[in-house]
Amino acid sequence: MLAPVTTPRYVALAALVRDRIAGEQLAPHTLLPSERELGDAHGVSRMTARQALTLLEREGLVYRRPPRGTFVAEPRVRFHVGSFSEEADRQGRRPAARLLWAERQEPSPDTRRALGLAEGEEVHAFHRVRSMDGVPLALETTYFPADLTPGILDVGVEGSLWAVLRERYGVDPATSTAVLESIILDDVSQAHLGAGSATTGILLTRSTYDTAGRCIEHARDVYRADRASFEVTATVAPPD
Amino acid sequence: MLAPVTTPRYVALAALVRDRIAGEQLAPHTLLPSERELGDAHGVSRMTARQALTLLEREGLVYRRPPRGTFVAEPRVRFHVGSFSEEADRQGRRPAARLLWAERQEPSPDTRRALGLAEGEEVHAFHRVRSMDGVPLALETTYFPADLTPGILDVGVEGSLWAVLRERYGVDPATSTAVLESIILDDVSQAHLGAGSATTGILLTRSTYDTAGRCIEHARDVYRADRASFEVTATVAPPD
DNA sequence: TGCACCACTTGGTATATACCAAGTGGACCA
DNA sequence: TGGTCCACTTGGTATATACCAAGTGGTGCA
Repeated sequence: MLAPVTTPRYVALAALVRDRIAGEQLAPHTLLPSERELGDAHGVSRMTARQALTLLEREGLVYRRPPRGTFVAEPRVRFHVGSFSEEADRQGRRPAARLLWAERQEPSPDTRRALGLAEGEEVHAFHRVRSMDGVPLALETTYFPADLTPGILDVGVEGSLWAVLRERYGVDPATSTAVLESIILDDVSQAHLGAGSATTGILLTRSTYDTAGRCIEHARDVYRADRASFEVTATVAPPD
Repeated sequence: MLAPVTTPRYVALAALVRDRIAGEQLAPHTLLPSERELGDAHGVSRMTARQALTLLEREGLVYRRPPRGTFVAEPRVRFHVGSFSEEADRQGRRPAARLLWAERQEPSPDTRRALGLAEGEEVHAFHRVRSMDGVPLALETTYFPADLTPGILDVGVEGSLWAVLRERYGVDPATSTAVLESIILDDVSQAHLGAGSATTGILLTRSTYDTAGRCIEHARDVYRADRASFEVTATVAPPD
């Protein structure tokens, strides 16, 4: 199920293994228990244990080397471009958001252009620290057209803003375009993300459109470069 | 298996469904047969049919909406992570390649897995510096299955290898998956790219597939982070 | 001592089965 | 006619089982 009432066992087991890797500081390339051992140890079948490891593999947290076993991967969280919360859900991880500020403001020219707003139209802006499983991963600045989102500044901002868009405003994100580039984190960003000095970041400038092609969100997300990676699947343009 | 002698049934079934979607021009959001029907129709168990659909789901070709069924996804709109040459062309810039080496070699386990090769099968590898308008931008290591590309080591490598694939070997790149991450350039890479010390790079690990879903190319491209950015367009999964 | 070989373990594939939660659509009742 | 409700179908989860290919490591032979 998409929204199971009870946590599936394989998700729970994956969380357990994930915590163990983080908690015991298992070094990259450490050999993990085999699927059979893991299943026996936690009272689930091998296929369920396998599903848990597959989840972690898709997150990039472990890798498999048949017939040797499953190993701890170099740390990095993998993202598809889109919603932070929904990406976390897909990976069975706990997304969280800490609000730094939220306000109605005059958009910058860039933001106004991205959202296709006219002169004088305002935006609702959110600035949040996003984390997964308690680890700060990204600094997110999100802009919505104010006309489209009356009252959004008063709603809870712990979770997915896309969910709010859908449920409260009937707006459906359909496509997203993003530009990824590498940057050097400034002091403030370093502090918020708990990163050391001279750490690089990945800047993801994102525009999201609804089914009618209207731009409904513009965002500037800064990820810790050492913790995030981005996966892209695309159709190749046919040759001319 | 890592390098199956026989194609797994779920891969074959996925290819069949993939071709059907492309061949019959199934419109986005068309309902596909249920997992049970698909399995029965092709003489495999539901779990195997499910595995095939999961493969297609990960490719972004289909999406699931329980309990309604599995549907054809929206096609990806644009592609900006792929062929260096073709991207340069699109931007009206002069792409160039300087060959560092090209050889037939035993693939690494990673490369073998990515290309789906059996033990003992070899690859043709190219290592090139790519530049645009005379500015070095990327270090590219590209692997092709040797069986698929006889004699490719002797062709000119100043331009697009994809063009060679199409014209000489009749192989058509259809989809591409890539993972982008941030790395620190080593000394050799810095030298080749004309970058200063402690410069960061963007590592793009890319697999390209033909229309049959066969992996025809695997590449590790290292871009100067200060010179490159990547544009991504993605279809958002419809809401639950 | 050195090497060939084989048993064992691993993840990968495949099947059969079972139950669950949740939309869908039609039957049925008011 | 209009609305309620339930059977059916769907994908999601979970188990048990079986066989395969391929590294690993130890045994045992030359």
